[in-house]
Amino acid sequence: MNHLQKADAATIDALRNKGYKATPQRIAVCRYALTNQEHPTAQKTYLEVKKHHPTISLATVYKTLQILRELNLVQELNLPNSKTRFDPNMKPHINLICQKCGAIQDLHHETVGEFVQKVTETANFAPSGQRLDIYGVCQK
Amino acid sequence: MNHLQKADAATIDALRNKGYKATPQRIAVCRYALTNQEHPTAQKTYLEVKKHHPTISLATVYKTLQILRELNLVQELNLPNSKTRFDPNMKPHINLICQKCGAIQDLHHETVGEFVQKVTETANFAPSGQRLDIYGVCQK
DNA sequence: TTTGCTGCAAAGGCTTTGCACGGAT
DNA sequence: ATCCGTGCAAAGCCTTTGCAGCAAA
Repeated sequence: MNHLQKADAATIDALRNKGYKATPQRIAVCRYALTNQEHPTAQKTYLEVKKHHPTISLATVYKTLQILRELNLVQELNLPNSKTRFDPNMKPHINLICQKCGAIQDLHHETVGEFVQKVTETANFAPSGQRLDIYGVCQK
Repeated sequence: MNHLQKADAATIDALRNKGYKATPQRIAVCRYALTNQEHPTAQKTYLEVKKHHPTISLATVYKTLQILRELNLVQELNLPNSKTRFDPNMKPHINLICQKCGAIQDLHHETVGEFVQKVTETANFAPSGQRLDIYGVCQK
């Protein structure tokens, strides 16, 4: 079993565990959304999946992305003045958002967890998740 | 000149500096949006301003909020599964977002700037702003 | 057979835009 | 007299929903 098949198998399990059927359309959307690192929009996901699955509808893409959110496999990135994008990286990380080219780069840094804990403990706030975006200009 | 009048005077200056007229409607929207700490939505802003300004329209509120963004006096907080809210706090800070009651509390912490600088310097990324949201449950 | 999914079209919700009237300079 | 802003209504855009036909278990 190769890499892709393993990932698909994990997707199928995740869907079935929650009572969802693992249809070809859903597997295709999941494959794209969970492996693409460019934080695609729903529309982009639709267009890409459509290449291999010409009959798929935008509605199905939206529904599947909603399932992925429910399964905690992707998170929505709502951004000002631009479209919502989807991020399959569910570990605590920082999004470096380039205001020139629109790219979003994930940045893992060992101090993120520690930072979140430090700033919340004095505020009497129980953290359960975070979203850390830094705007600026990337190397390009 | 009292506190409120000072704030209004600053608003009027800011508007005129960019060539906008300081109309009563704009001043009213600015007064509410720049002083309210609860990160109101556009709709909430409209309803509140309407109390003292019954003829104002939602369109005018949206237009004024857009001007405030352009003047860098408020920022939009786009949140998943809820309406866009507006934050007059333009200093680097953390938003503590309560998933129970929906409240958003600003948290200033002296390590924010240092944290942003530390994580970006290794990534060859020139930061110009940030948005740090921590989700969880507040004391209530 | 029963249940759930797809894909189309329509509806929804928030935000923006067009435009005529009115106010200010 | 000119310019800009307001407020209404309409349009736009992204996303969700309803539903008939279809596929899978």
